[in-house]
Amino acid sequence: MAPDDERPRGDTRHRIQMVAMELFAEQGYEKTSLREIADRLGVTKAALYYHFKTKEEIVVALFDDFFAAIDKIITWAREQPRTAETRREIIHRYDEILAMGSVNMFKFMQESQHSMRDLSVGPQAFERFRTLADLLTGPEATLPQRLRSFLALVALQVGRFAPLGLPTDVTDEDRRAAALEVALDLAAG
Amino acid sequence: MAPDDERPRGDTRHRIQMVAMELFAEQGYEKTSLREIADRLGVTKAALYYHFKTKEEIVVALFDDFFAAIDKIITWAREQPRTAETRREIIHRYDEILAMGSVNMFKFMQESQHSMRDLSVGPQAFERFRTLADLLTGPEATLPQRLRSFLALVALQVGRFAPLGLPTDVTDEDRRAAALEVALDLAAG
Amino acid sequence: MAPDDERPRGDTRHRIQMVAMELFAEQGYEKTSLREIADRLGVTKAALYYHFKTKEEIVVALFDDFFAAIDKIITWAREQPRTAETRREIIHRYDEILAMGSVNMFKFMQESQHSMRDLSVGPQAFERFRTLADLLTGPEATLPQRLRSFLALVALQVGRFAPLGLPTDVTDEDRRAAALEVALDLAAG
Amino acid sequence: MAPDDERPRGDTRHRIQMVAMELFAEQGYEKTSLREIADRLGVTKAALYYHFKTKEEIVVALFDDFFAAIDKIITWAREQPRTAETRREIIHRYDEILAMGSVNMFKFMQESQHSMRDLSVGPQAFERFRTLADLLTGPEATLPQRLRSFLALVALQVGRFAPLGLPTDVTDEDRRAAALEVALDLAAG
DNA sequence: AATGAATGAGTATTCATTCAT
DNA sequence: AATGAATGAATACTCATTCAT
Repeated sequence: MAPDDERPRGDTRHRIQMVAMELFAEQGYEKTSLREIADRLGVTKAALYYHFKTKEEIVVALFDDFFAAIDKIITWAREQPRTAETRREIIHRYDEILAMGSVNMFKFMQESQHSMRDLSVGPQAFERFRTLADLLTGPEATLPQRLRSFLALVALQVGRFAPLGLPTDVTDEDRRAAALEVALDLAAG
Repeated sequence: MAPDDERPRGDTRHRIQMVAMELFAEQGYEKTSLREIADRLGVTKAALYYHFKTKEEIVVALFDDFFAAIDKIITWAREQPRTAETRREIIHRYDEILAMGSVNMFKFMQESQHSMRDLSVGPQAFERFRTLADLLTGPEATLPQRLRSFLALVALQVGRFAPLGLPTDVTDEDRRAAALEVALDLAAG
Repeated sequence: MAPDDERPRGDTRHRIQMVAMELFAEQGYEKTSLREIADRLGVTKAALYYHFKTKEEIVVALFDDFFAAIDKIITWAREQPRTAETRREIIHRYDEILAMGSVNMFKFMQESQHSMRDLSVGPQAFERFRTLADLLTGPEATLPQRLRSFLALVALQVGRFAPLGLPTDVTDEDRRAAALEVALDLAAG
Repeated sequence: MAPDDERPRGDTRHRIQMVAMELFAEQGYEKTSLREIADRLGVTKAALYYHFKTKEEIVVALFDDFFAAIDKIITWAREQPRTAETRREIIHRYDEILAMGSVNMFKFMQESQHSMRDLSVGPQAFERFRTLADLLTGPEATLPQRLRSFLALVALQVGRFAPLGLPTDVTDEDRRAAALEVALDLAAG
């Protein structure tokens, strides 16, 4: 009755997705239990099952949004001439997706690679990466060229969440800029 | 009675490590249960506990060998002049480790990144990567240069086990050669 | 369908506590497994975990009720003058707690003394005993007097469940009466 | 070869008993594993099995010595007249057993009461207590008198290892003296 | 007199999922 | 739109015990 107490109506489904994405990125898919998601939201596990048939379905929903963003780049890129300028623009747009909320998606994908393999969305995600890398080179490109394109995408991700082997005594902004520079260079070739 | 049936005596500990490494690489650390390891070896779970105090200790033992190999490169590199030639040699030696049995270690590390974070060996492994990447550049290198060195190492790994976003219609040997070429190029800079 | 077959709804939590108390008293805390409790109740182990987070929490819940009863005596005794009459009344009230369902609690505490030490409620329980014994004497009492008070409480417990070294050829009622008599005498001094 | 390194010959069996008694008293029978005993001795578990057929047999051996001491009191007491003087002497001799190494036996018996029940020596131990308490009263004693005798023995034990509900701000010697005083008094009646 | 290697049965605990309400 | 109660299968780990050497 008290409007104070009311949760914003109808967006529980969305809130589940947000919390799940955070936790999957933080701790990995396997290690994040539905109880944890439910607890952080202040609902019961059963509530999650009202909105999603399985744990995997939460991931699927998450990827639906993410794929939409990637597919927009792909569709656009397919209509462009295969110029250096186009390549640069692909890199920039990809970097923008990373800049938006999607960092967690990349983190999730990178750190839960193994779970991805068993998830129905796994192959679709990998397929998108391949397509993007192809668009950065063209079909008759040499293998090293294609590898460079792929590494360009990796560079951007790596620049966003300072993982494993990167220096840590550096600001986020610097790291991002460096990543962009290297990525553009790799995709130029 | 038949000597065929006899298990080679005394190497159970070693066989556990081998099987564990295979399974960790195949399915990830979390998803590989001790039951699975035991079953594949034809022993009971309790036998594993005779040889290793915990699941984590199996991993630690695995990394002990692996670290030794990496450290050999590091020690050697520290005594060399920081020339382009040295950098090329580092890349080659790193590639050789990959060529030997260690592919599975890299696969394990890359695909179970999240588990690594909770394992005692995690930080030590990351530290080695950082050190190696540093040796490929030198301390006064710019950030992009350092990122390139890091990507050189990534390239080699990626070339070994055709993951996610790489073309699959290509022989292992070709992919390896391409990886080496790109890595050498990235480390040259 | 037959209402006979229906388990009384909603009191599973309480039934778990009852069965657990029985078994803890019968066989000790360590030796009673959750499987046993679950089996005797006709539910699965996981059901216990729905109601209690850990095995220890079952014990804690058990002691909550028990402590409440003891604390009632303590609170009351603190408001009374330190007369022989008060002491007698304390003994009687303590004996009444034993008469009610709590015999099993005492049995549990006495026979699983070692487990108690590792349980979070252990110290709280011992503290209550000390407090009660103190109330039976007063702070300036001599050490022997305090020991007598403590033995008075022990006598009551011992009278209830004919342990170790007490004659067995005697009715429960007789043993209880004797225990009360000795306790009153010990607390008189 | 180096005599420094040699363990005292032939007394391993005895050393096992000592270590076991310590640990049983400290942590209880169930909670003390054979691994722990072996570790503390610097031998393997299998070595224990060379000297004792089962875990229980270690306990049995422990009680053999202990029973001998108690039985000596019993035999002596049976030949004495049932006077107050004899009763006092029984208490004193019992207290002496406690003073010697046997404190741990009592601790073990008191804190692992439940395990005792399942051990073959359990009933024999309880029987001895009963006999001793009887000798402190005589067969035609009233029930309260017998209970007092029993509590006399309890008092002595309680005085030795300050358990549960006894004040802790007191020296061991004081507590022992008080226990003896109370015990003598209880056995006098 | 003792070890090294192994087992079988057990323990507490966790998880994704179900379903009547 | 959600809860309360429960399940079945799994997991890492421990323990007393055995036996060939």
